[in-house]
Amino acid sequence: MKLEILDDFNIEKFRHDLISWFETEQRDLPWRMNKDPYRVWVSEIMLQQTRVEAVKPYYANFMEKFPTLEALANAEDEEVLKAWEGLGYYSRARNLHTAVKEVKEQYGGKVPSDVKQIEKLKGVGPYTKGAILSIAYGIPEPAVDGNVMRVLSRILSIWDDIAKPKTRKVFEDVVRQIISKENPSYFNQGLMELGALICIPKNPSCLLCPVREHCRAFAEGVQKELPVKSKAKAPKMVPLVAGVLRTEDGKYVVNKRESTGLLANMWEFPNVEIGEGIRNHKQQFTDYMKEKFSLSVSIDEYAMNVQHTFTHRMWDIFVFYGTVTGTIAEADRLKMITIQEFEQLPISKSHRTIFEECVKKLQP
DNA sequence: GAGCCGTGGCC
DNA sequence: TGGCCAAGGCT
Repeated sequence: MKLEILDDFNIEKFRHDLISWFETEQRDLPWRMNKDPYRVWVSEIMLQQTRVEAVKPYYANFMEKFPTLEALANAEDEEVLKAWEGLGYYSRARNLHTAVKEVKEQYGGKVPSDVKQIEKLKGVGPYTKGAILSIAYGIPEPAVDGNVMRVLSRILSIWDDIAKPKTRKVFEDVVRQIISKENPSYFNQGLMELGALICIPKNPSCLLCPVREHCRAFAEGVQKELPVKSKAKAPKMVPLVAGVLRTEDGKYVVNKRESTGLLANMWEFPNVEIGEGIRNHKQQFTDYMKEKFSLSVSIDEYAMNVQHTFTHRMWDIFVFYGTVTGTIAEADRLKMITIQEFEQLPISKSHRTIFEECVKKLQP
């Protein structure tokens, strides 16, 4: 079932040109030190939707703390989340931890090289599956990410909208036809490296491109029109009111978020979404603390406003200083702790901002 | 399929 | 400055 789109495409020479270029020009990255499947796995999870430069320090720290699959499997959840703090998409950390424990128990600690087994692991989707299999085990599976779709859409002049999920299958079909069976690792990595260094989203460096002679978009001068990618929806504004609450003995009230959803299991200052049409933020906050935690809160003063934009949501947080007088009922997710203890917990970016401002102000 | 899920850097 | 972008996966 040869694809029509590959008519007149010199597959053999394309493979050769791509792999030769990758052999000489690839970056020296920490996760390319060897082909240890565990190290490859961790790097692929961290690199999801995340830049190489952002990953580097986290990867080094993570490998120091959890050098082996066994070490990660034996770690505490909160320790793993703390190592992920600031990297974003925190379900990646939870899923990786879950999957590693499963590999330890089900597969004797060896990352499976079987397609059916590896794709069942939490957090391992079509891309990561192909990346691990090809890079760690030399198995010719497609690893189609954003880079690969951009590069191949230009080279083969494919005008499908890459923002649509089903478009990935189009590219997987293409890769199955053209991937090198001799060196699938360098073929897949070569496509991604090309996308990162040469065939970049804006103003691609076509004159430096090792596979320029194969590129249909370059031949027709339309490389800047590809790939086609429809725009994402604008983030929705979500106003919140939060309290930095001190106890009589100088501790602070902190809350652990729910175990699923946004910033799952991360710690923050207690806060509540401001209801539609409600004007008295302070009142709503004290009511919330009373109803949900049976805590009597008195607000001292307005502290600051913090904005934070996620992919699909924008927080607008009104922060107040206050004090609590009651005692906390036995609730896992609410604690009174010192500044030093809070520092040790996984905290999201926006609440770390609040935290650091408050330390400046309250602990001179 | 569409919506949800973070953060930092670039121009 | 703000929109866009980055080695996706889950529900």
